[in-house]
Amino acid sequence: MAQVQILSRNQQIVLDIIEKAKGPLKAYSILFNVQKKGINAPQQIYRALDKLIEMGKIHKIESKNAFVACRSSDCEISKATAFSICESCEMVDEISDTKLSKYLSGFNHKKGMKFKRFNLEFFGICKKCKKD
Amino acid sequence: MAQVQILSRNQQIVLDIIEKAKGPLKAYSILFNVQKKGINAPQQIYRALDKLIEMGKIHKIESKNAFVACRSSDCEISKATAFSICESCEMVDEISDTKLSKYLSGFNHKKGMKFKRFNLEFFGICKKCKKD
DNA sequence: ATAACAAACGTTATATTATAACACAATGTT
DNA sequence: AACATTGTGTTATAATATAACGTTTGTTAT
Ligand SMILES: [Zn+2]
Ligand SMILES: [Zn+2]
Ligand SMILES: [Zn+2]
Ligand SMILES: [Zn+2]
Repeated sequence: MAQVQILSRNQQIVLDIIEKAKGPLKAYSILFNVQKKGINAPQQIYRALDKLIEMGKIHKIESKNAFVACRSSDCEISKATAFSICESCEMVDEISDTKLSKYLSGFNHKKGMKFKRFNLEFFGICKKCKKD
Repeated sequence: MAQVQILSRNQQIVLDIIEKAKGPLKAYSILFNVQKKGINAPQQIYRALDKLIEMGKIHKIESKNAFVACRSSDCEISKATAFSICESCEMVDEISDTKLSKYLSGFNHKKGMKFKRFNLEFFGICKKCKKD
């Protein structure tokens, strides 16, 4: 039974912006977008981002220092994330593939290290950009 | 027949430092380490890093904004990289697993995007840290 | 060898991303 | 009430990365 997460004011504001966005958003671009709502400082953004990531509501695209809303219900609270990234238009798509996720979650390092979490980023040119 | 890459002076200096290091190095820590050799500006470091990455001599650990030397001869010039990262001691180990690499290189997005490159980062606690 | 080009260099300045530190308010627990 | 926990607002600063400019060095072609 999934507990409904109650978000704080700032967390909700930041999440709303990220969910409405078509692509990944950078922290400072979020900041500029919420200054009309009384949020003035980077700290306020980064604090909200940190919590939203913990909750699995958003993910950080490490190669871009940008943030996207989680669209897949089964990504196990950010323990197993995979993205497809277009190097031309910057589009990011969360990959929700049970086989891939299981394969990687079960992968064990030869040197005996047990993994708790992984992040996978694929790069290429998306269909839309190929046409151009 | 693998062409022997000739590195420029700055590229060689930066690569030497990264190869000697036990773990991932940050750009500015490299900079501080080479100031005695007459390199004074971040640009000089970042330019060398960019070229070394292109050549596949080093890799960037995106989640840490840090750089490691490539230890695996078959990582296809940074087209297919995988790392194991200890969240306690920050150790990074390049994963060289043919099956994993083949599996991911052959992975195709449902939405028809063809991938050219991927980067995978696993996180956990390494053997050494578990003992403590 | 010399002209033309490309790659690397050095330098200054600036942009971008992220955290430290402190005081206060709201909320929940014992 | 006392206490811990979480969130807030604010100022300042740290850490990461790039822009722009002119010079130097190395390579290639004639
Ligand atoms: Zn997700
Ligand atoms: Zn695209
Ligand atoms: Zn490698
Ligand atoms: Zn460790």
